[in-house]
Amino acid sequence: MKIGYPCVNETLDCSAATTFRLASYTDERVVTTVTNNLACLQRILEFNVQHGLLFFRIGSGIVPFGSHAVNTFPWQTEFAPQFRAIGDYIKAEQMRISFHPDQFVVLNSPDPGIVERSIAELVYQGSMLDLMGLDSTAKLQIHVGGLYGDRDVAIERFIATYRTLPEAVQVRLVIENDDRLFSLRDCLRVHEAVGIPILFDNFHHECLNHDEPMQEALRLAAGTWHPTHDGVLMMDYSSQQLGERKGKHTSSLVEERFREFVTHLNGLDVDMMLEIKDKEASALRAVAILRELGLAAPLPLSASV
DNA sequence: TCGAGTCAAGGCTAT
DNA sequence: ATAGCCTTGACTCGA
Repeated sequence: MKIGYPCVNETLDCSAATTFRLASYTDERVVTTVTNNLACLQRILEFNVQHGLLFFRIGSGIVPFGSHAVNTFPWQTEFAPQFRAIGDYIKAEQMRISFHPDQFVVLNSPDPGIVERSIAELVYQGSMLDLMGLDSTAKLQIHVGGLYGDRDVAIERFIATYRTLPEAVQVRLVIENDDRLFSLRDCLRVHEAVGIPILFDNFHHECLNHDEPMQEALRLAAGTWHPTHDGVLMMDYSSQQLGERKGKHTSSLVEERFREFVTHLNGLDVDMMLEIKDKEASALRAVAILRELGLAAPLPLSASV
């Protein structure tokens, strides 16, 4: 089991998400920004290895305007060596990597322009995985999209669009059950049509479900991942912040809830992304708990905790 | 130097 | 019809 956290490291004094405004776009700023972001990404990955965190979600903004028409700079070739070096490090340390394109990526939109921009963003993020030399067990995770008043039509439109995607995107794309619109059961319908794996979010499942017990939901989601092509089930873990709106993530790991959740795994191997506000701090607590339970590998000898 | 407003992109829900 | 929310950091400008 690999444990991770998304995008941002709060311990280090660098950011892999520096950017700038569209209005101030220049090729030179792309160069300086990507250089800075990749250098910071490498530092974050090294921090993670030293602390036994072998799953990481890379932020969408490594290359500013990476899928926008304004950016015609050939960053794919100019930064090929840097991407390759990071990919080599990831493979050497056997880390798992994901991207989570944000809410603007909507493959089932009825607006062709939105679909076109969404595909461009997936191609951009997938091409970073290609440049790193990572295989199809590194994933791009998105939601099914909008309802537009008709669930069946919305799902059919997702399926139709999925079939038109470039293969490099198809082999890496996974869908995540969300907390308001498309449940695990809806995602399973999409999976049955096109074979896409389902990234399981335990908290979303608590918010929106059809009475599938957690252990059963995990089993269903895990069954959508091909062991060699896709790797073990990726999941997002979070829990409800008490006293807040339903769906609000906790600010830090609630240890008792986490221990309870782990019992539902019942031996299932997963790679777990902790979607918790305090990032690596909670991820480290999770690793400690799993280690105590014998479910996570001990720290490497080189680790400095 | 610091605080406030704003930033490429979407869609749902409450009012 | 329209504002607010999701979720979030970082840029940018003006004081």
